[in-house]
Amino acid sequence: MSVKIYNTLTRKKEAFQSLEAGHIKLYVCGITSYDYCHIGHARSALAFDMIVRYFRYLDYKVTYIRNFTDIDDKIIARASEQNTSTEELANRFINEFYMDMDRLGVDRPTMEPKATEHIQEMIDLISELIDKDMAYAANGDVYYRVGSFAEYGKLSGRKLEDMQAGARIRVNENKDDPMDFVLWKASKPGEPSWKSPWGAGRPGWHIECSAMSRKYLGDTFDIHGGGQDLIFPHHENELAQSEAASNKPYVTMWVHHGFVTIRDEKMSKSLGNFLTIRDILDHYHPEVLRFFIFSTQYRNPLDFSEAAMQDAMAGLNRLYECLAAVNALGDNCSDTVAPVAGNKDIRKINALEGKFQTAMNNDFNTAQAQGCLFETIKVINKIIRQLPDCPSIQDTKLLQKSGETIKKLAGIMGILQEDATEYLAARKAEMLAKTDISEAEILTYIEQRNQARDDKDWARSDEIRDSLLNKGIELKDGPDGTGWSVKRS
RNA sequence: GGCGGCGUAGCCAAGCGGCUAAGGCACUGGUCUGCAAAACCAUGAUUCAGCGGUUCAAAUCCGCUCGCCGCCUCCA
Repeated sequence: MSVKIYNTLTRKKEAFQSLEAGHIKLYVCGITSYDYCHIGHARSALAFDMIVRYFRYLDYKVTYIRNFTDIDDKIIARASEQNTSTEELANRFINEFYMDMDRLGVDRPTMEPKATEHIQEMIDLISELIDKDMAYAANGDVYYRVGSFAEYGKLSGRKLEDMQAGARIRVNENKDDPMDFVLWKASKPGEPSWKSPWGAGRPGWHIECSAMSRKYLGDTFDIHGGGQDLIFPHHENELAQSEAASNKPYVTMWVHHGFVTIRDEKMSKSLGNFLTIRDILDHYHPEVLRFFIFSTQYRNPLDFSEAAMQDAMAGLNRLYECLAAVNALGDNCSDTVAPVAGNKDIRKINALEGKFQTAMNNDFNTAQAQGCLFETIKVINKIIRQLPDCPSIQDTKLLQKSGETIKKLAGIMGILQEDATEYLAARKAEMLAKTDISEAEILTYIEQRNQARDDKDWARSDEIRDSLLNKGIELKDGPDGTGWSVKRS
């Protein structure tokens, strides 16, 4: 069964087939590095991290290229504000980006080319376009002649006439046509610049991706990804440049993920309503953010809120609780006791991997895939509950094996990768740190309460329990004594 | 104005023409408990924004209406 992917170019889900058998070539637009990254950037990195991991799980070789835009107007402006060079600024935020990515556990792409290290490739590509009369130089700038590419607009579904009618584009007397876009910009005094046949300048934004993808992946490659906001003009222009130069299809599948919103508005730097990755990771475990991001399919908008993060944490905890219970099974099992798991249970547990794949094959439907995980842990929990003190060897083997499968599959989304017991203990400690009470104090209260319970002084016992609850601590009386947890706020 | 997307239980979210409309969070009931909590089990949409249409059959396809969002300028 093949993977179906929604292709922005055709606006349909299509069965994916790699150009080269068993090898996928993927290019994703990375960040412009002039500031800290926000949750939207995290979603992008995570979405493609998941896609790459899933393809690798399916035994594909994946060549994954993600660029850094390290020269552009914003970088120049920001560097000048901060009295530093564009190079220093860009590299600083590339390092910050790596710190965020490492905390999120995002796998590194195969290569991460920087725009400034591929100026020659861009100049070459621009020269080819000029030779074909698809581009023209004017006063040190070079522009792409949009009108000469008959299919211009095919990715974003726009017609040239419509765009011109509603154009909000500044009039630029260097351009033959207002829709033409810049390939090379003459530099102003003091700005970083590179030598070119058209004078000192720097590349336009769109040309970098065309040049770098061609260098590392060839004229035609399998998948090009990015955020939905890049469809127009960035990807439309890239496509126009590349296809005009090569006369070949640029990309088979265009994959665009949805935005992270906050109160249903797009999170963006220009709106100023963004939360940085590190803001979130200071409050939540990276896997909570991953669980949250994968709780909806990558193309849908995802609304960020504290409540949603709390929900995600609760859901992830439930999965970890199950794995912790499986870990706790131990090896003292018997081969004489009848197993608890029935055929139906075994069938359900064994169906997990197939169902998970079906979900993922459907345009990487991680929401559905998470559902498969929960369905399975429901069966596991049921079995564990029925287990005798000395469970049968069949049951323990079944549970341990399914625990391994769950971890393997969840790993595609980058969740459930920690030791379950340690994860839960760490979350508990974090939650405790937010209360005004220490574990020692709690244990003292529990002891006092146990004394009261032994004396059947229920009033005193309940009083202690209520006072702890007021401090956010919930008690749980179990067969092995009294445990405690921090109440969800 | 042009283009695109979305509207499914209290909230989040699958479902892409036909099996009882996944799953999570919350709620409620049960098991457990001195009573609770936690955990586990169970329960919840005769219905998928509204109205029409196509079809033997529609949440799923088509049309219209209403509402929300995004792109058309840098943006993941």
